[in-house]
Amino acid sequence: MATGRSHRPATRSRGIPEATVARLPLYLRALTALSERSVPTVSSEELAAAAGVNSAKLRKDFSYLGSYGTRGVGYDVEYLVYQISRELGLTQDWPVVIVGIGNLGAALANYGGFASRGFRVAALLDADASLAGRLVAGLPVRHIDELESIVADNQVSIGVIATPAGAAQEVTDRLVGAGVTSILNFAPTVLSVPDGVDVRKVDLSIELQILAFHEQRKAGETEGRQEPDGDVPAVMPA
Amino acid sequence: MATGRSHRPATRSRGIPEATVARLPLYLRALTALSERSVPTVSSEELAAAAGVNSAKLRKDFSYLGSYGTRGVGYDVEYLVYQISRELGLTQDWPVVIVGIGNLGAALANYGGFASRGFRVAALLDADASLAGRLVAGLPVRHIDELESIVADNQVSIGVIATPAGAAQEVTDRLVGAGVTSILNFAPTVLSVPDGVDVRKVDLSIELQILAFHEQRKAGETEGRQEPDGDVPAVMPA
DNA sequence: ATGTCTTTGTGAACGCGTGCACAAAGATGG
DNA sequence: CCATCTTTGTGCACGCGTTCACAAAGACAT
Ligand SMILES: NC(=O)c1ccc[n+]([C@@H]2O[C@H](COP(=O)([O-])OP(=O)(O)OC[C@H]3O[C@@H](n4cnc5c(N)ncnc54)[C@H](O)[C@@H]3O)[C@@H](O)[C@H]2O)c1
Ligand SMILES: NC(=O)c1ccc[n+]([C@@H]2O[C@H](COP(=O)([O-])OP(=O)(O)OC[C@H]3O[C@@H](n4cnc5c(N)ncnc54)[C@H](O)[C@@H]3O)[C@@H](O)[C@H]2O)c1
Repeated sequence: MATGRSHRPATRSRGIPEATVARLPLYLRALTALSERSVPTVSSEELAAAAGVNSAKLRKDFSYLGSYGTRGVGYDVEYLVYQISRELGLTQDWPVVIVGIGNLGAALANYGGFASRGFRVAALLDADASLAGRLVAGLPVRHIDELESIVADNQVSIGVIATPAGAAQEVTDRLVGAGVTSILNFAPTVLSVPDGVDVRKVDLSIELQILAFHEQRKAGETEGRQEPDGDVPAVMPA
Repeated sequence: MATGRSHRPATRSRGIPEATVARLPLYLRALTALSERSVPTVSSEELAAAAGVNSAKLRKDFSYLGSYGTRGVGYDVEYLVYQISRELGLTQDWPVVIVGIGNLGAALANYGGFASRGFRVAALLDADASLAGRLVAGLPVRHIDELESIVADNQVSIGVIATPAGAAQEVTDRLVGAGVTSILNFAPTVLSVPDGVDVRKVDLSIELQILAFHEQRKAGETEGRQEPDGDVPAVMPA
């Protein structure tokens, strides 16, 4: 079992780097897979390979959580799953509302990855009255006018926006007004929110454009470079 | 200084920083909106506000592309749209295949943001034979066995994966084998690919977990006390 | 116990990204 | 042509994130 040695890192508990936070879910996924195969312990090298990161980086990431490894052995899988889950706040229930039940919103509602962690879809909302009452993924679509009461009644703090871009800011304002403090935005718009509200965006179009950039560079390198120059900076009139 | 000839010029020659590349699509979107309103020029301050970034950062980003601004005036909107489009490779056509036409794949196929830039859906592929021939977003779903010939015939270099996690690596291997060199992965798995192949991932579950982390921190702070430096309002695993 | 072997935890160096602050470029007006 | 005003382009400093490399912690065998 876990060594259970209460060796606190004293003056550090807070201030986990953002980059580390973004990788914790990755480690958690790999660890969950190991757990399901009843693997008792794992080394930083093995786990890093499974998560697709550098092993030193992984060890440093874990060091921010405390010293949960055993030298010469590795990390206790179950214990680490618990520690990371707790750190990410997945040991509690997070009600979520999805706004905009079109193509994407419906797909999100059907996504199993929601419930697998502590996330629970509290409601599906749409402005289209003709959708109201219709079942999507077993849940009835409710009208957007119910937003405020639903958020309040369910203590929803996370909202997912899957409306057209033009409606995203308005929906955001209503969500924030109702008490939501974290937003995941799929609409291609820059949202403005007050301090204290977190926004993360998922933008397919941007991802594709980044891929295209690198793709173009690859193509340019393989064929004879037709670029007019190498690395000379522009014009420097003296 | 140093001799400057080290064996590590990887991404330096033409050297637009990766962080800059990731923001160019954002600028492009804001500029396109201005262009549609027939705005002739824009200052770095205005454009930065529209894109939600710092104006100095924006100017530095543009400086990597060359000097396209006019001091005292700003940037010519149309010209900048063209320059960024060219830099991102959007002046050419990028055929894309989507693999896995389930809930998410169908939503992606219906997404208008594809065609709006240079991206064209060359084919929709799925392993489910009963889907073959069915029209999704006006395109017939083709069987996964046609992958290799479709990729070759259409010179597809970008693939989008929307299959279950278990099938993602196998699909990746086939895509890469057929000649695809850029992959956008929606399945929650770490993909391994040979050098020269770019992979970007979109992972809803990870985004939610990151939001949950910050959400938990906010909740802990408001209950406990405003903390000037480091120590924690102990989170007890009860 | 002692020695050997494995693997963690982290100090330190380095590179990248960010934002300030300002000189210079150029427009505009007299 | 000169003065003034606006806005760009960038040098610089700073902080964050990554990676290397290794001392030390602990398991395990003898
Ligand atoms: N489909 C994709 O794969 C995809 C990918 C990336 C981004 N997006 C973005 O996600 C968003 C949704 O895409 P989609 O394909 O599902 O569009 P969609 O048109 O199918 O669905 C949009 C839904 O939002 C609802 N809606 C409109 N205004 C609303 C409002 N004010 N309040 C509540 N609901 C409102 C509509 O009734 C509709 O049901 C768009 O912004 C799109 O650009 C979609
Ligand atoms: N639905 C979402 O909002 C969402 C969000 C995030 C991530 N994801 C991920 O995206 C993927 C797809 O999600 P979904 O909800 O559309 O699932 P889905 O089950 O509705 O669709 C999966 C499709 O992939 C096809 N498929 C299975 N194996 C295949 C193979 N070897 N080759 C080609 N096609 C194959 C299936 O026939 C099916 O049509 C999953 O990995 C899911 O975890 C989905």
